[in-house]
Amino acid sequence: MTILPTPSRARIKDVAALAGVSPATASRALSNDPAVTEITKKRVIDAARTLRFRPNSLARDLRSGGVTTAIGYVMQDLANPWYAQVAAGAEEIFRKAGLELIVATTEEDPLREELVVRTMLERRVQALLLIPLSDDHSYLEGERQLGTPLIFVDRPPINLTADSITIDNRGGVAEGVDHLVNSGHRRIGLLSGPESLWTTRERFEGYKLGLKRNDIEFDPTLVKHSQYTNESVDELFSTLMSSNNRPSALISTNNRLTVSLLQTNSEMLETIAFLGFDDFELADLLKISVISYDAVELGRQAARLTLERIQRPLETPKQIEIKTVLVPRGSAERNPKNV
Amino acid sequence: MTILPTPSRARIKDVAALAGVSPATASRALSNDPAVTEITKKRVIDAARTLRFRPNSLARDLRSGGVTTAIGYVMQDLANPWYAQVAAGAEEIFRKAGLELIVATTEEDPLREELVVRTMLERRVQALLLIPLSDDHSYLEGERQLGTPLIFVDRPPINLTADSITIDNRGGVAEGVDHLVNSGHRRIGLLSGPESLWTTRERFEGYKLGLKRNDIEFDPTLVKHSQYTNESVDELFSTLMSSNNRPSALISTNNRLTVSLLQTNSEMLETIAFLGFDDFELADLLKISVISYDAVELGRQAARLTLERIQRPLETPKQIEIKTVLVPRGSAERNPKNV
DNA sequence: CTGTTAGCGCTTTCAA
DNA sequence: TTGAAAGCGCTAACAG
Repeated sequence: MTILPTPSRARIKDVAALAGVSPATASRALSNDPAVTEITKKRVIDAARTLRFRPNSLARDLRSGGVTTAIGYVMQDLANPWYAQVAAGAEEIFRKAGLELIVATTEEDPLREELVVRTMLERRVQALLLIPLSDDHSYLEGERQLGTPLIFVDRPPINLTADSITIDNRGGVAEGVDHLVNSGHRRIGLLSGPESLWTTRERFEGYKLGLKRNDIEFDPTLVKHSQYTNESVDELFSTLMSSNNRPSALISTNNRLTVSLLQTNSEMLETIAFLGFDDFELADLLKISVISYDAVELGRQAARLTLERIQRPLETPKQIEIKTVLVPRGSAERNPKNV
Repeated sequence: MTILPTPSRARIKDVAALAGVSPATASRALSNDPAVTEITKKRVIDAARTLRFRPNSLARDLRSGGVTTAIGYVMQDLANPWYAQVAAGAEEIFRKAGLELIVATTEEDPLREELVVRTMLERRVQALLLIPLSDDHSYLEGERQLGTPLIFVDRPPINLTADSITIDNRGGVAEGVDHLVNSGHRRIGLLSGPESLWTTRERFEGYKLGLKRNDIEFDPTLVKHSQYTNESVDELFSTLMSSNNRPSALISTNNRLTVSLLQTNSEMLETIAFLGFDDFELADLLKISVISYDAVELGRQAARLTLERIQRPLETPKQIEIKTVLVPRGSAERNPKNV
């Protein structure tokens, strides 16, 4: 009976020994250094294959300046298709640049953000993409000074100067109001997400802006803020629709609200003109008009901005704003009821 | 005019120097070693804060055995909600265990799989989750022998012994056939994904199994294989529906096909009984009956299996199979037309 | 073209 | 309770 040796990972000096060269030469051969003879190169590569050598990138990155090929991506929830699409777009660009994505979620908890970010920085990610949740990013000031590229996606940083890429929330909703007014609506309701979110507040501003430029007086009873549970959406919508002040058109400020509404109140939704912010799968089939932009493309652009900042760390941070597109599909093109 | 010093990252010896102790003591203090006085501990922690010290986990992990707290997760496409949900479930469990997720996509290219996996292994991930695409995993044999936990999700490994967690594809579809037969259907069509996919083949087997146990003869003209583009789905469906051999019921073997069908042929779809494999958002609203399972839960279970294997690396790999549930919502409960 | 030496930043003996 | 010294695996600087 033979005793099986516990298999263990080959190191570069094992490869070097088998090939009969020094570790330095082995290292050079494996990184395809032109200063190595083809013949020794082959010997080393064969030895590496025989020993199933896998270079240890921890050691490599530590030795060569401590910068890795990983990019940190911090967001709230991967199960939400929107976040996943942004991640997919970013991953696509980074992959082509030879960079990998480390993802972490904050689980909708602002306090977790700093924790998660810290872990990524300890891993020495080359850059950090952040869909921020916390309302104070001054904890990143030191990192900014060190030159780590910090890119804020969908929402801008607070108490920090950094690159950001956001949507034209105000313009999008204001345009939505215009669109509804063009169909004859004057009583336009707003079903809105939690006011703690920057995007929600911006979209609210866009709503008021739209009303104003169409000479419609702002009526607070037409605005409802939700906390994102199906129940609360249902309730808010019902209240809105049963009031004697019933709107003839409604804007919902994000796709989670829209989907919730569809799931709980799809029939009543057909009795008013409806416009949603954010596109979603099957919205076309359901003929839901939306204020739209491409989430995957947002991710790609965020990644491109990141690559740019990696190349030129000292340049002034950029603020990119993406325009929205109004996609009419029927739901927002209904005329007001004769009431 | 003062010259600003180029800011640079503090190392543990800087912290030690400021606190007036040795690097070893600083290290111990920061890892909360009970053998360090409270007073020196405080001095070190203060110094670390002052210098904004962030430990370098590359160095740490290298020194302490070369194992990181990262888990590799390789899949095809994050923009596909299904993959994202599985990732979300896995991330949730890993996060709670203090592990991070490194994600990479193979972009539907089997050859990229090995490349991407290699990168992760060089990063010394603690375990590897794989939604495999390639048809040969023998390249992982060496890694298996080294004891790296390898977990295959949704599809089993080929030419390799490893843990896997899959769906009961055969049972699910066979049960679907039973369900349709119970409503009186005998001519049941199958719209299927590419046969190169293991899940597609299994679901096809389940279809044949279902027919057989209901004494229905298999008719190959009722089966169409798609390559996943909207056009091909449209065409295949039209061919099927216009033949003089038109089925009275149809099963689609995955949610991408189902969504495609809905987008291109939703009206005609209402003229037959329809059952889809995989659930999807708004399927309830659209009253689409499905053979379902929880993708997020699949991810969670995969992660739990991973944690188990990390703890007991030498145990025999497990094969977990998740049962499906048939969710009737209307579309599959239509009776056959009188033709 | 190749080898020797040193050291990335950290933790872990071992000794005091 | 703390410090000195060694070394994780790799690569870069410097010789030769």
